[in-house]
Amino acid sequence: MSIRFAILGLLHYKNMHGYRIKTHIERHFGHMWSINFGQIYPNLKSLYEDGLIDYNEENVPGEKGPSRKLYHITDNGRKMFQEWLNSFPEGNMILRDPFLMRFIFFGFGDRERALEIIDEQIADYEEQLDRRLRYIEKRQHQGMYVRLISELGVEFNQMFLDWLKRAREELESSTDHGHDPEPVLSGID
Amino acid sequence: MSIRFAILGLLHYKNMHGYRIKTHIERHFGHMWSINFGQIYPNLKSLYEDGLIDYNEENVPGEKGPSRKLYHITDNGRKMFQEWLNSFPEGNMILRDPFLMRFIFFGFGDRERALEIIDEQIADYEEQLDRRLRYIEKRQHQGMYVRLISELGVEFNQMFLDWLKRAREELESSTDHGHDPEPVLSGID
DNA sequence: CCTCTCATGTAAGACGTTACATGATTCA
DNA sequence: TGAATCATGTAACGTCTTACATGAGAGG
Repeated sequence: MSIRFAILGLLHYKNMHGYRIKTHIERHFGHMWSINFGQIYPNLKSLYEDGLIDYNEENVPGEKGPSRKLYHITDNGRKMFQEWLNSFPEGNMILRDPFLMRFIFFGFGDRERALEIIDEQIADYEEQLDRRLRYIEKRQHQGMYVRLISELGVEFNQMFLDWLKRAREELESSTDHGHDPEPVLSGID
Repeated sequence: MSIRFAILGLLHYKNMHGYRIKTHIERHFGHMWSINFGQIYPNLKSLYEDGLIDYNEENVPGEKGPSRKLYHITDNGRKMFQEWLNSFPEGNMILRDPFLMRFIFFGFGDRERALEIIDEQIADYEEQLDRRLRYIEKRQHQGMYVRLISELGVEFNQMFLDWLKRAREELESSTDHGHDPEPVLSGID
């Protein structure tokens, strides 16, 4: 549902066609968000059918590529968008991560292998942090809200990296040198 | 897919039936994770069909309630689980939040309303932080991994709260006292 | 008797991802 | 000519959520 509103929001900045919406999101939020055509085109279609957006089929002669639909938001679309924007968020934050899912159970696995996997995570998030810092530097002239979102991305990244490194140290210096299953929650219920 | 492995992992701690798996997750990870019956029972069924878990239909006379299937993990299940645990995480972290989705577009909305919504978030996350801190205090005797996960939850919470409060301050002291659409990304592409 | 908790399950639908199909233009 | 990019779309699949159906036993 909220991709619909993301599209309506982006159309406040400027008129766009589907392909542009994707590249725009990749360029400005790609460091923390992704979207695919499989979501964009069906949503554009239904937004159009609901009268929230409209388009002019245009095939600019100078432009390369096939015909494209340049969408713009309608008055009804703006109204809907405002209602959504003013409503209290309808759900909770979702955070899921295949690494953390494994991490919970590392006590049942091989300690050396766990260290390897953690090291790979550390490398990945260090690279990502670089990307995010470079992004912030490159685009200084953004509005407050988008800038704050980027900063949140950086702070999250730093927090998670610190945690990963601490977890790694604790694991390395733990007395548990065997590979015995650790009955982490036994006796609790 | 990874709920299957979560179930296999939990069955390392002790034998459980479907209902227990849910209450167990709620008790130990409910502050950061949720699962529903619509996922548990079909997955138990398919894990059973794949020979990764097995069960004894038991209806303990003293126990209240209907018959239940006490599942336990099989040797094949352990093998599969080890393979998964040793494999590199097959995807990236997913973080999505209906609040942040709105936040990006607050420049197009009403500033006072934005402050209200941020205040509600702050209250929510302060409450959640309390819950998480209480949880950590109450359960000291956990294994390293589950404890570290709980600590990550707390640190995430604190980081996000700090960010929310900073965002609120910036917004309050911003010179933008009108409600004009802020052309945050205009001129970029 | 009624409600709550325990317990198992199915069905419908929303949502998301991946892959595929098509075709034009640009550039090497 | 062949690959890359631009551009629109559909189909299949997998996952997740919500709602529903069923029923036993405990306690007020």
